[in-house]
Amino acid sequence: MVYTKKIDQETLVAIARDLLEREGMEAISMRRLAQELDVQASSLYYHFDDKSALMRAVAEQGLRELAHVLQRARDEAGSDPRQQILSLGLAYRTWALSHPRLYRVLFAGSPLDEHPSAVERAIPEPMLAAAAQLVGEEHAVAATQAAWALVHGFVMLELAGQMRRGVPAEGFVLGMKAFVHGLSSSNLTHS
Amino acid sequence: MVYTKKIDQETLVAIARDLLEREGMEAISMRRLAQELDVQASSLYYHFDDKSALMRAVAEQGLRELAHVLQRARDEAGSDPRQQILSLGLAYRTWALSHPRLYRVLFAGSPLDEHPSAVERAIPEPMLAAAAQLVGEEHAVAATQAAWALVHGFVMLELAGQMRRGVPAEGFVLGMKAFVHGLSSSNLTHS
DNA sequence: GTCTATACCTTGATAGAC
DNA sequence: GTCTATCAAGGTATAGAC
Repeated sequence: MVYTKKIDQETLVAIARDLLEREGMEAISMRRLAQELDVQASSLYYHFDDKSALMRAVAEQGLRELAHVLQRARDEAGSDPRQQILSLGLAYRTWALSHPRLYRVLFAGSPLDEHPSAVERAIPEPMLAAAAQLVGEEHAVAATQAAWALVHGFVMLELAGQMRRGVPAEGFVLGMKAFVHGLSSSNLTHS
Repeated sequence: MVYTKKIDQETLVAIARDLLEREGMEAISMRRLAQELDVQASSLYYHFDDKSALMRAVAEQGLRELAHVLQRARDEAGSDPRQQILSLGLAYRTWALSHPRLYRVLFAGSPLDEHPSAVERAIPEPMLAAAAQLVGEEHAVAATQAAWALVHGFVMLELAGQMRRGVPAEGFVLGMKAFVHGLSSSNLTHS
C-alpha cells in the first residue's frame, strides 16, 4: 500500500471522546479530530459515514460504561432495595460528574426514532429491579422514572452551575433519603 | 428619516422566541431572524450588540415568566407547605412542557460568571420558602435543591424522549408525593 | 434606523489521485 | 487507507451610503 494505516474506528472514538471531555462539544469538528490524529479530515470518512455516526459511537461507549457502573453498584449493595437505590444514585452521580460532557452527550441525541431509546433501555434497568422489590411491579416503572429524574436532574443542575447556593452533596443525599423513605412508607395508590 | 422604523428590541425578542419554539435553537441565526422580519441581517445589530445579547434577552423573558408562574402557584396553594410544594412542581412541569425549547435555553447559558446565576436566584425562591416551613431553615436549601432536581430532571428526561416506558404524569406525581412524604416524616439529620 | 456590500471564518462532505 | 483539492453552505460582524 502507498499510504499506511494510521487510524481505526477505535482510536477515532477514543480521540473524539477525549477531545469532547477536554474542550466540549463545540470543539469537535472533523478537521479538528483529524488534526489531533495527524491526518487529513477526509480520511475520517473512510472509517465513519459521517460525523453523527462517529459521535453516536462515542455516546454508545459512554452508555455502556455507565450501565456497567450501575449494574455493579446494585450488585454490591446487598439485598435491601432501599440500600440498592441509594447506592445506584451515588454511583450514577459520581460517574456523571466525572464525565460531564460525555454524560450530556448521552441525552443530546434525537431518540425520536427509537421507542424506547438505547439510553432508556439501559440506564433505568437496575433501578427498575430495585423498585419492583420495594413498591411492587405495578409501581416499579413510575418509581423508577421518579428516581431517575431526581438523580439526572441533580447532576444536570450541578453541571450547569445551578447548585452553588448550598453544598450539593448534602442536597443530593437528603433528596435520595427522603424519596426512598417516602417510597417505602407512603401509600402510593391514594392521596 | 430615509428608512422608516420596522423593528425594535421587543419585537425582535418576540420573533426570536417564536422561532426558537417553532424550529429550535439551531434554526436561529441573524440572517434567519432578519428574514423573518423582512429586514436585513445587519439591521439587527442596531438593536442588539450581538447574537448572544439577543438570546440572553429571550432567556430573561422566559425566566421572568416561569418565576411568575411559580410565585402564583405557591400563592394559590394555601398554607400547607406540602401542598405548596406539589403545586409548585405541577406548575413548573406544565410551564416547561409548554415551552420546551425556551426552557432548555434557560439552562444552556454559561453561569460561570454569576454566583449564583439569575436562574438560581429566581427559580428556587418559592420552593425555598415552602421548604423552610416544612423542614426548617437548616435543611431548606438542601430540600429545595432536591425538589428542583426532581422536577427539572423529570422535565428534561421527558423533553429528551426518555420517559416513554410508562405514563410520565404518573411517575411525576408518584415522585413528588413520595418526596414530600419522605421530607415531612423522616428524620433528616441521621440515618 | 435600515440599507447594500462585503470581509472573513468555519463547517461537513465528496471526487479522484496515489 | 490516506492524500490533495475543492465545493457548497452557513455563520457573525462591520463600513458606509441613504
